Amino acid sequence: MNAAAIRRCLEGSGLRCTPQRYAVMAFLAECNRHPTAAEIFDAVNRMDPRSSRATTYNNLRDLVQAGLVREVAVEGRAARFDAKGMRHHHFICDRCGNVEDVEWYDVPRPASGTLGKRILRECELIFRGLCTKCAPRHAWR
Amino acid sequence: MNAAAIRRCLEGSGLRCTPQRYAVMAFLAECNRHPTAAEIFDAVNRMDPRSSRATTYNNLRDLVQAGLVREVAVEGRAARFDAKGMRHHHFICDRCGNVEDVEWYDVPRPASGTLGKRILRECELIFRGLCTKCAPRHAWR
DNA sequence: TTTCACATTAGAAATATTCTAAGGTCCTCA
DNA sequence: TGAGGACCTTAGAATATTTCTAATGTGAAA
Ligand SMILES: [Mn+2]
Ligand SMILES: [Mn+2]
Ligand SMILES: [Zn+2]
Ligand SMILES: [Zn+2]
Repeated sequence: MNAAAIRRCLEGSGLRCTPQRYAVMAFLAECNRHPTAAEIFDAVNRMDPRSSRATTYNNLRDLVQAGLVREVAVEGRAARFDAKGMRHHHFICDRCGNVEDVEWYDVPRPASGTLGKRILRECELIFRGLCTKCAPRHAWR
Repeated sequence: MNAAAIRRCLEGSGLRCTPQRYAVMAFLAECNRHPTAAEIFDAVNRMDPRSSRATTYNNLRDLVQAGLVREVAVEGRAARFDAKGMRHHHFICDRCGNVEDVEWYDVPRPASGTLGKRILRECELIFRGLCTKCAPRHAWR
């Protein structure tokens, strides 16, 4: 995603393209991992202009609300973020907490009626187990 | 679940049935909501004997490790817990963060090969949207 | 009985996130 | 041009959640 595309997707969501907000979005768009807010804060501050912690969190909140960024909660660990590129599922490692992308496939929705008056926005599928790095260590013990 | 059953399931998992641990498990087993650690701590301390915060967290950790309790991470909110009774999925409200049970149905696993050397333990399906209480407020605005 | 792994405790510490209050930027409309 | 106002950023304080520490207790096995 190039600079113009990032600017477009921010403004298309009604968000001003400030240097700080741009930097968060640009970092997430090029980042293939799932960084925490602290990692994003650090990365952004290696560039100019710098951004405060509050602004980093504010911008992450705004980007998530706008649907441009996804937040992944991991039990007992800081939240992780990714720019919503292609649809995909997530694999979360029981041992190291790493979040990895898994190729997307369609998930069957619940039978009509089971959700009652609730309004369904999305079905999220999360795989859990041991990642490639942690699986071998498991075999030893 | 009666007292004997709780004792059995703790000891069957190699955990001593201490009064504090029993109280956490008993509370979760009878609780149909998804309480936070703080709520569990409060509930347990309304009974005797009392339990410290550290012990409540330690016991929750042990129960999760033993597979008797499930922890649900909710973005931006404290973790929630439930005793794993019947298999079920979860609905998490975007607005109030409430976690609700949804009748279980089978989830298709990823095609063999997509997970590589990873070891898959479970597939978790999470529904997101607005709960029954929050859906109407949404219509107003 | 002694022993030892397992548990508990109060409070401190660490971690993660949000809030506050002050000021900056940039668009709009006279 | 410039006053007004919506939106944004900032440093650091405050809050919320979870884990750690170090001392002490408990109970089953030897
Ligand atoms: Mn991802
Ligand atoms: Mn549940
Ligand atoms: Zn791992
Ligand atoms: Zn709700």
